Amino acid sequence: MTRTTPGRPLRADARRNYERILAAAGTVFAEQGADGSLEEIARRADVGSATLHRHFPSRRALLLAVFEDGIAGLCEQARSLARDAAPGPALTTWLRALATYTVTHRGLSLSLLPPGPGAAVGDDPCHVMLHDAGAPLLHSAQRAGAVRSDVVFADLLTLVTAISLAIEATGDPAEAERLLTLALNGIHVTA
Amino acid sequence: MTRTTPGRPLRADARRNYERILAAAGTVFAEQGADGSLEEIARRADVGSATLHRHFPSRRALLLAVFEDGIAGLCEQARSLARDAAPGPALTTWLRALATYTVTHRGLSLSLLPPGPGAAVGDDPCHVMLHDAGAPLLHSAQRAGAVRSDVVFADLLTLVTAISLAIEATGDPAEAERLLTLALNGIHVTA
DNA sequence: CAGTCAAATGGGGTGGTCCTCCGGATAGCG
DNA sequence: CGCTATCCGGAGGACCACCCCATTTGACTG
Repeated sequence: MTRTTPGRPLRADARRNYERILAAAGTVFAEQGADGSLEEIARRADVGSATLHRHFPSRRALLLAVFEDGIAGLCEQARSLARDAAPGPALTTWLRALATYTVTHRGLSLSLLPPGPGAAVGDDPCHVMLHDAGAPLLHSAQRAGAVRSDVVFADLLTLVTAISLAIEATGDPAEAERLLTLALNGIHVTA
Repeated sequence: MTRTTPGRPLRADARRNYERILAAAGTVFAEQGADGSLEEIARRADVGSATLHRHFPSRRALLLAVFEDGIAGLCEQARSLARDAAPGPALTTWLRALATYTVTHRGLSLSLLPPGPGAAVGDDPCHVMLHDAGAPLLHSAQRAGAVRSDVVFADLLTLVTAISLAIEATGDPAEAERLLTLALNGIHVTA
């Protein structure tokens, strides 16, 4: 794990700093949320702020790099659920896992939201990964008749993210469970 | 309308500045979202930044003041729906109106979220107003058997707010409609 | 083992933010 | 008209994101 990949061929010291920054960012984001101070991150990583900005041109880039491993794990879980579980439960189990992860990792929900107004769906790798892993779960649940056919994967991602975002602001994880249950209830076929 | 009420007895110049700030804040928040620059607001209101901070001790206070009128309107609408419409539709109609309003008023959704981790439910007047107006709609829908009995008003508020928050980030209002439909679908009795 | 050079660094500067202090202006009263 | 509590806003402190560029350093070559 933690095989976080920089852009490409990096000098040894550069790679060392890259990973220091990543580690520091992890703790700072956990402590202060997604808008923690970048300067503070650089300070804790014992690195000049210019170095941080060179490695991660935007706050978003840093956030994505920090959570890359976790996302990959969720994708793996999605694939194993697709193999081993019944279509309906597989989807809801995974969405719950996704929600749990985002709720317990401050700052992640913000970075899971689409980048900006004009951005296309597949713009950032993080979305693509989640989509590729999660969409099959949705589709087989729909084929099995467990989920409304007008639901799109992006809906689910945004819904889970939205709830996490709200919970992150209120600070009450128990509430996340209630809301997710309601929301998931809504995607099912009501026939 | 726009009878936005300051704390209480204010000197004429103070009231003038108060309203200038409110107006400027309205446009800046609309343009830049809830984290628009307070300094910029003061600048546009042609007022020293100290004056802004004296009238509105926190960003949140300013946001609430800006949207106070709109909230009041929504509350009024809730009461009239409670009188004139059938229990089930009254609730969903109102929630849709609430969503529409929050989605079209950047910055509002953030201020509708509970203030912080430790804050009690009735901490700020804005929540109290919405609760008092909206909760009756929920309760009669539940009494009529249209909505699950384990749903609480705070759930609905957070759900709508969460969706608006996410939409605000993505910038795609059409998506709000989809998500709200799913979420509202989830609150109904499926028995 | 040196010598070379592109790659990488980080101190310091710029321009922005939020927020507070306090000397000065003024509205509204008698 | 003059007095005073109220209100104002410039200046300044603490912080931040982001960039420039002189300096250092890793890695490759002879």
